[in-house]
Amino acid sequence: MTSVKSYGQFCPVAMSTELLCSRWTLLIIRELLSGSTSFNDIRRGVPLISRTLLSSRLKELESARLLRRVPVGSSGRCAYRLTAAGEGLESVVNALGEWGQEWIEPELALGEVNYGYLLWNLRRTVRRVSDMPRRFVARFEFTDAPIDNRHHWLLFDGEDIDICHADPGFEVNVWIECRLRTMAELWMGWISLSSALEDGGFTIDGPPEFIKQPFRWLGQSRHAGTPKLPREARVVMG
Amino acid sequence: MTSVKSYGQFCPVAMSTELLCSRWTLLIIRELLSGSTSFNDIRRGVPLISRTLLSSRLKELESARLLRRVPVGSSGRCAYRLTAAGEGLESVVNALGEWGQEWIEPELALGEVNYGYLLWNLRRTVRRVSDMPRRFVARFEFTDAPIDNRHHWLLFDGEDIDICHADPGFEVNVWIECRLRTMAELWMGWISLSSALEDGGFTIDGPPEFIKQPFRWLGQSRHAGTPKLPREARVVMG
DNA sequence: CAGTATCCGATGCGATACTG
DNA sequence: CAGTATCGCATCGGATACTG
Repeated sequence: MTSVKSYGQFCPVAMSTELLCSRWTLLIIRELLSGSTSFNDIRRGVPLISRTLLSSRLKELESARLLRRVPVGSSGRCAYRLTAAGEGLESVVNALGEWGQEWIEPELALGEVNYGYLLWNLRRTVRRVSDMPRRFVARFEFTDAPIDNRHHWLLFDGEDIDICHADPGFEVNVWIECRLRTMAELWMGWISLSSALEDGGFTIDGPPEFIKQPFRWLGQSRHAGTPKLPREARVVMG
Repeated sequence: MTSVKSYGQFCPVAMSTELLCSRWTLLIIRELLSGSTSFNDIRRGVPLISRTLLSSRLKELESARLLRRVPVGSSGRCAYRLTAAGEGLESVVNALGEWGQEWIEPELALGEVNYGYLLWNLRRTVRRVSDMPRRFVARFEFTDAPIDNRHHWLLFDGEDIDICHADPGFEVNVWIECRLRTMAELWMGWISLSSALEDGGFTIDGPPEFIKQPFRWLGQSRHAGTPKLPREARVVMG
């Protein structure tokens, strides 16, 4: 908790926020809800948290009984799994996500998109589609990423789907080139594909069955279907 | 915010928590959602916040456009009213409340019930019922409250309903005597009236039409209908 | 890889005093 | 009543180094 002193209220909203509303806590729970179980997978979804703090938050959540540590293998590895109470937080996380999608002006967040975090999100929604060859490679060029991290590859190989930060060496099926923020805006449903193509600096090349409706295999955020409300009504951050 | 650095994520959950999950913020919003508009009414619902911090939180919420300050009268008074975006947070506050009601072990919070806060909550749900005389007085004796604050009166007088901390002098219709935590547990729906009467040290006296089903005029928390889950599955605070 | 220990600077926040 | 200004310290959390 932010402070050692409690809110002193028996109201369930007060008790819930006292447990949940410390920095990073709900993002860690979001990661666990979306299926991550290892320390480093959680970090991929919450890249700016320090290891020290993640470790401490996980301990807090364990002692509150929101998650339990399950030993895996014999090497001290363990998996973090939500308890039933933790799973119950899906409604809270969904409500926060829906509200944010509708009301928050995202301009600030779009100014500093982290490529690792963007790709980790893409990885979560990409899916094999029926007319895809056994091996399928999409190559991303993020024109505004740090010079050594502009190119990334999404590799479908049989059952496996991997994000590669170095050229896997296979023939490329689809080329995508855009700014980090444009890819984020598309994935979040904040701009349409047609507007990105027209004036968003977004280019996509490859066979028509994969570039006409790229979201078919790329997927989108679970909130992409919820439209943002008009700019003048939005909440601003910072 | 707890820290000056942002989460660096375009995820709506991350943006929402960044705006909302600082200490007290969601409780202030809960108060505004439940109808308080003045500085001191908000404080009655959030009694442990300092004036300094409440003032600063209100400014943050205003600059984020979650609320606006509306001048009232000519004396510099103003009312705090949620914007449409702020009203939209009802779903978030409800989700937090429902989850807390189901999953949190409230024992810790029941150890330190604040009488002012308890009565402020009661005041919000009491209602005149049809067979009530024009003037109706209920007297509360909280056996474990600080010695000078044991007795309180709930006064229905025509259209007005007031909580009095000093004897208003009228004839009393209903007498209630119990511990602060018992009143809180009843109002929250955590114990039943019959168990409170049997072994909760709760006594109520007066005409049968007002003491058989006291919640008819006392009301209960909006979450009282949601049952708590079994103790062994609950989340613990502190 | 999967964390833990320690240090220390930043800041959040309560207390107190003051104002219109 | 309805706040604001200032001060000081507790604690939060990031950086760094270390361990099995």
